[in-house]
Amino acid sequence: MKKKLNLKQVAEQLRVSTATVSNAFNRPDQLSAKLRDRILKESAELGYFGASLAARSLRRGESGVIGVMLADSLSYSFSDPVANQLMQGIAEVLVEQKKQLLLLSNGVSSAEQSGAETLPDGFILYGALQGNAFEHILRTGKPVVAVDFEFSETASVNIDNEQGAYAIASHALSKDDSSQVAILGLRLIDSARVCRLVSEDLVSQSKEISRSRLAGYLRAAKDKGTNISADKIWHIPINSPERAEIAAREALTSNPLPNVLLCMSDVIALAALRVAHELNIAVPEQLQVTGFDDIPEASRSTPALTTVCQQSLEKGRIAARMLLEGNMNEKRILETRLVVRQSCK
Amino acid sequence: MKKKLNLKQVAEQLRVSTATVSNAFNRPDQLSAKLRDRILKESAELGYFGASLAARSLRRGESGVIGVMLADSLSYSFSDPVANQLMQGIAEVLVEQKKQLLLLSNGVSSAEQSGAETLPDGFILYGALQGNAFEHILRTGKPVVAVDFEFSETASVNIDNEQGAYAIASHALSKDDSSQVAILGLRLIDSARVCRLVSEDLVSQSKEISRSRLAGYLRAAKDKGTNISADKIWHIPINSPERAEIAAREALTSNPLPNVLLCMSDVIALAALRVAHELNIAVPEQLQVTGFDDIPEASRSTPALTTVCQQSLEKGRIAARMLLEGNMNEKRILETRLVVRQSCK
DNA sequence: TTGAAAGCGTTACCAC
DNA sequence: GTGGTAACGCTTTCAA
Repeated sequence: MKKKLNLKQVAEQLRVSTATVSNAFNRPDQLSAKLRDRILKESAELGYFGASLAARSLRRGESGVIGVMLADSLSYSFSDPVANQLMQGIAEVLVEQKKQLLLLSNGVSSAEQSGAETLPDGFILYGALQGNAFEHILRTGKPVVAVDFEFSETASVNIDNEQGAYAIASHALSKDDSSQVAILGLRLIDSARVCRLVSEDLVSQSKEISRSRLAGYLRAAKDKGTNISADKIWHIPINSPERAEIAAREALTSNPLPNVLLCMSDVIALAALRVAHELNIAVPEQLQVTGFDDIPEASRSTPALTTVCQQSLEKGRIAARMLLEGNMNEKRILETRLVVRQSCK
Repeated sequence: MKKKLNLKQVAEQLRVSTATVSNAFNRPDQLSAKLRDRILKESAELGYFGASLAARSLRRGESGVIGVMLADSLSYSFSDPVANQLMQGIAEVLVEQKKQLLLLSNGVSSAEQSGAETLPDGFILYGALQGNAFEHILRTGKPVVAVDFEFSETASVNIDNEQGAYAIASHALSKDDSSQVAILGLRLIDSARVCRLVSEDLVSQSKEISRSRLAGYLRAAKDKGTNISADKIWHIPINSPERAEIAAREALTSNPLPNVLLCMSDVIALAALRVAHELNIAVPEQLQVTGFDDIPEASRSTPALTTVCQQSLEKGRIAARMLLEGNMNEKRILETRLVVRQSCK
C-alpha cells in the first residue's frame, strides 16, 4: 500500500494546483465538469478521498461534528432506555444531515484536557451537567441546546414534568378516595442508598425533574384529599432495575400495604411489577402501578404499563433540528401524554 | 463575554512566548512549577482552557479520538440491546483512558465525504460493514479492531457462534427425542420480510453470525437424531420485537405445534415468550424457548430466559483495550456460556 | 528556562 | 477557468 497522500501531493501528481484539487472536492462550480471528474477519479486511484478533518476544520472554522454530552457517565447512559431513545432521535437527524456525532464524556475532573469541546460546531446537553464541563462548553460560544434542563442563555427542549405527574397521579387516584399511596422516587435526595424520605426532605424548591414530578404527585393527592406522608416516599439513587427492585420490595412488604404505587420512571415501575408478581400481589386488582417515560419495554410487559409518554425519541429529533437550524432562542416544552394500559386502569 | 482567545493571544497577554504557554499545558517538566501554575490560572481567567483539537491534532498527527462504526444504522443501533451493551463496554474503557468517542454513521453513499474517518487515531468496527466505508477506513492505515466479524488484516474480537448454538440446542433437545423443533432465525436470507425458509436456503457456506448459529442448531439436532426441515425455520430480517412477534405468532400457530423454539436472539425469544403467553401456551411445560445473547432483560422476564451469554459488555471492553494497547495482530475468540433459566430447563 | 520560527493540510482570496 | 499564497492555531526543534 502506498503512503497516504495529502492534497498538495495529489495536486503535484495530477499536475494541477492545490486550489484546483480543493475546488474539485468542495466547489464543483469553480472548474469544468471534465477536469473535476478527472481529478476525483485520479485522486481516488491515488488513495485520496478528501480533506483531513483536522486541517479542513482548522481552516474553515467548522467541523461538521456535533457534540453530545450526557449528564450521567457515558457508560451508564448506554444502559438507560430513556437516554438511548433520545440518542436515537438525535442520531436520526444528524445522519440525515450528514453530521458526525462526538460523544463527550462528562468527567468530573477538569484536568482531563482533551480539548474535545473545541471541535464540534454545536452541542446537545442532556441533563444538568455537574462540574465545569458545562462552563467550558458555554465559553466556546457555540450554539447549545439543553435537553431536560433549563438554562437561561441557551435553547432548550423540556417537558412539563409537574403536569405529567399530576395527570397520571390524578388518574391513579381517581377511583378510590381511601387509597394507600406509595411513591418510588428517583434521585430525590443526595444519597447513594435506597431509603425513605423524612418530612424535612419534602421542603425543597428545586426545579429538578424528580422534584417536579413529586410536586405533581403531591398536588394530585391533595386535590383528591389523599395524604402521602414522607415515609411512603422512597428515594432511589439511580435508575437501575436492581436498585428499583430493592425499593419496590421494601414498599410492597411495608404495612399497611399500598394499593397505588406511583413510580418516577418506567424502569422503576417495571421492577415493581416483577416484585408484585413475585409477592403474589395482583396488578391492577390489588395494586395499581404507574410509570413515567413510556420506554419501549413499557408496552411489552405483563401487565402493560400505564405511564406518561414523554416522547424521548421526538425530543432528540427536535433538539438536533433546533441546533442545526440555529433556533438558539427557542425554549420548547413538549406535550406529555397519559398512556393508560393494564397496570392502572 | 469576551471574544475567544487563542494560545498566541494568551501568550501575549501573559507576556510569555507561545511555546511557554503550550508547555505549561502539555509538558510540565519544561518550565518551573511556579510559572506553570501562573499560566494555567491566568489563562483560565482569560477563558482559555487548552488547545483546539483541530490545530493540535493537525500538528501532532493524533487526536485522542477513537472512531466507532456500526454496521447497522446509528439510529437503529441505539435501540438494540446487544449493541448498547457493547458500546457500554467500549465507553467504559475509553472514558477511563480519556479518549473521546466519535460515532461514525455507516452511510451507504460514498458521496458523503465528511472526511470524518481521518480524525480518529483508531477504529472499532462492529459487524461487517457494507459499502466502501470499510475500505476508506482501512486506507487510513490506522489501527482497526473488528468486532463480531473477521478480516484478515485487522485484529478482531469474536465468539464461537456455532459452538454456542450447538450447546444450547443440545440442552434444549436433551430430554425428548421426539421434539417438534422450530427455529426463529435472524437475517438468514436476503429478504425484508418475515418468512419461512425453503430447502435451497439451507445450503450456504456463509460465515455470517446467523449462519453459524443455524449450523450449530442443526448439528445438535442431527446428533440427537432430530430432523428440522426448512419450513420450520423462520427468517426475521431485523432484530426488533415487532418483527419477532410476527414470526413467533406464525410459528406458534403452525401445525404441528412446536414444543421447542430455538431463537437466534434474546429479543426474538422474549417476543416468543409474550406470544406464547398470549396464546396460553405454558413455558416451559408445553414449549421450551431458548434465546441467544444474554441481554439484561433476559434475566428479568417471566419465565426468565435460558440463553447463551456472549458477554457483549466484556467484548466492548476487550475491543477497546486491544485498540489502545495496540495488539493489532490478536484474533480473540471469547467463550460463550450456556445460561439455564426457567424458559428451558 | 525561554523565544523565534518552521510547518502540519487545508481553503479562499485575488490575480492571471 | 486556473494557480499562487496567506492564514487557520498549534507543537516542537533549535538556539539563546
